[in-house]
Amino acid sequence: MEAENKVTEAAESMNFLEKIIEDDLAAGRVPDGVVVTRFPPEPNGYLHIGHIKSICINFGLAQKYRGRCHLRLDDTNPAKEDVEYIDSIKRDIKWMGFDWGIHEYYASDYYDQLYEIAVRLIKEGKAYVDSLTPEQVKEYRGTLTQPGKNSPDRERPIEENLRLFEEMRQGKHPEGRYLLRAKLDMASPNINMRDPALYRIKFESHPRTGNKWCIYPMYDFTHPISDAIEGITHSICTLEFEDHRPAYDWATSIDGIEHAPHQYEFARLNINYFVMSKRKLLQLVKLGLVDGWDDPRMPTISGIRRRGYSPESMRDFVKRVGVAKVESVVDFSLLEFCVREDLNKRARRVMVVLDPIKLVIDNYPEGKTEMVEADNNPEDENAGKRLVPFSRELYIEREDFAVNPPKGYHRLYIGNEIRLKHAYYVTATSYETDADGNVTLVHCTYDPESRGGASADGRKVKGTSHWVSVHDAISAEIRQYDKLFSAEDPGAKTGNYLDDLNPDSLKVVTCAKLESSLRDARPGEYLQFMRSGYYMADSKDSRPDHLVFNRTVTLKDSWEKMKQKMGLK
RNA sequence: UGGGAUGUAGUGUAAUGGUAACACUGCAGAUUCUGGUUCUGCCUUUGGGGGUUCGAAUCCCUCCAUCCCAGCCA
Repeated sequence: MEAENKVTEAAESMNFLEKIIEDDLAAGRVPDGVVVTRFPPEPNGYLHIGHIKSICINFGLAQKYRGRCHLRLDDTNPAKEDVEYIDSIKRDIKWMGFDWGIHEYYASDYYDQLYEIAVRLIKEGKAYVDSLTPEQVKEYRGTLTQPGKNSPDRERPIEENLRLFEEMRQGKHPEGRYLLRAKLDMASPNINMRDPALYRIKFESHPRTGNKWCIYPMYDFTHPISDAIEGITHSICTLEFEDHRPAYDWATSIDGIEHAPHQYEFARLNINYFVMSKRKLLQLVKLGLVDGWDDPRMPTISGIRRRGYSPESMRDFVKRVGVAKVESVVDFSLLEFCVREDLNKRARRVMVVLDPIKLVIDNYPEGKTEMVEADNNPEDENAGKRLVPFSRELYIEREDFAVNPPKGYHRLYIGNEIRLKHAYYVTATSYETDADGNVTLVHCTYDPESRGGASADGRKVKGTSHWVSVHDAISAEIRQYDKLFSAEDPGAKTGNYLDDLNPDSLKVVTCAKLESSLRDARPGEYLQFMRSGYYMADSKDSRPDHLVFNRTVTLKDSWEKMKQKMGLK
């Protein structure tokens, strides 16, 4: 009940985009009252957590106002784009739980219309074919502080422009020879308005249009017109496009374009200890520093999925981050909080001993195995129970026994009684060590009256350990991931983000002992290894005969601090 | 040094002229068959300076800081 109230309260607080939409709706500025947004990725790479924010905003807004959100692949640069990316983008959006229905569009769908509009602009004297070289174009553009100057071709006769543009389309001119430009204002303080390029020549085969075109429209021309064609009401993008808004408004006000959508900008998502730029992510992959785009340490959606983050937790994260225009850096701990909060409710609890030592119960019958009942999830009464084999010889966590227990240590030590989770109370009696003095085995006795983990006389113990029966244990490879970078802002100090790579971002545990129910673990199932963290079987490498688990996130760990206080570390 | 934007606890986000708040983090404590969860409490905030006003995070002026823009990328 209380949780519901909180949600309601949070929903009452609107972000600036919601305010704009509600104002527009109230003022009747939205045709038929149907809000139409779009998510427009360029298919030139894998989607990452930054895109998750955009996906949630665009699809979320459409959902909230009962409108629709289009998926539009912004495929106007065939040199950089690939179908491989289109497939991954669609898969990732679906995984996030959003659906564009029939509204799957491509900027390339509009090439014919775009071409016609360009021709019309030429006819109206509003666009011209420029023969300046790329270097000259740059030179003529001026600088941030100095105005540009007009190209000598700016006053080229309309007929000649028409002929040249047609020849460009027919492939009669090499790349870079000509450029179709809008005739705006070379002296504009906004560089984007200094006669922006509309079309460039590119002899590049397109994934969808093949070799039909050898001229391709530029973003500033394509995007606003695509929005207009699709009837987008609110075109939402990131802050760096603010300077392009005048160009956007120019394009949507071209004669003959009926519908004039508006562009709004929000701050992109930044998270400390992460790099988000496609260039850097690509470099990490190419240098082999990670195991591909879907490495569980990568901030890509495919990496996040493989690591075991849930889409629900990602949506919650975006909601908590909020939407604003301030450039900000969200704390990684918020992400982890959201993941833990969601997984706590749904992850099946299992017992896994990561760093085992043997525990022998001297007064427990040899050769006997009994099944103890264990909750699958104490947070979910519908999760049911399972039976776990218990016997005389068990594995427990090395950390759960101390020869010289410091004050505050309430795990196993000689003379101390603890509970074996779901099973019995045991009291340590002696231990054995190897030549180096490392504990190899602990002897204990158990209280047969404490079956199920509670004693008949009601006495309490302070510690509870998880365990795995030696005879029934299975093995697996466990990959414990940590931050990929050890600096909040990778590269801030040295200028090279690779200098801040965390050398310990992956630790592989091979000696772990797992309860036998994990034999059937499959990718997609959320697991909690009790007292350790959340884990998921690896979708790439885990096989029935060689199980591999990825650590999604550790449990919140106050034990680490405790250890420091006690001088154990 | 042109243009565009943005400054609210450590972090993120609310409050649009009327008692500055929520979440995360951190720190205490309680509960607990996970040193998890849950619960309670605490810490810390309007970039600076002026002005308008009974009253300013909010309006005005000014200064400062930060981010974005000079692709035939998106």
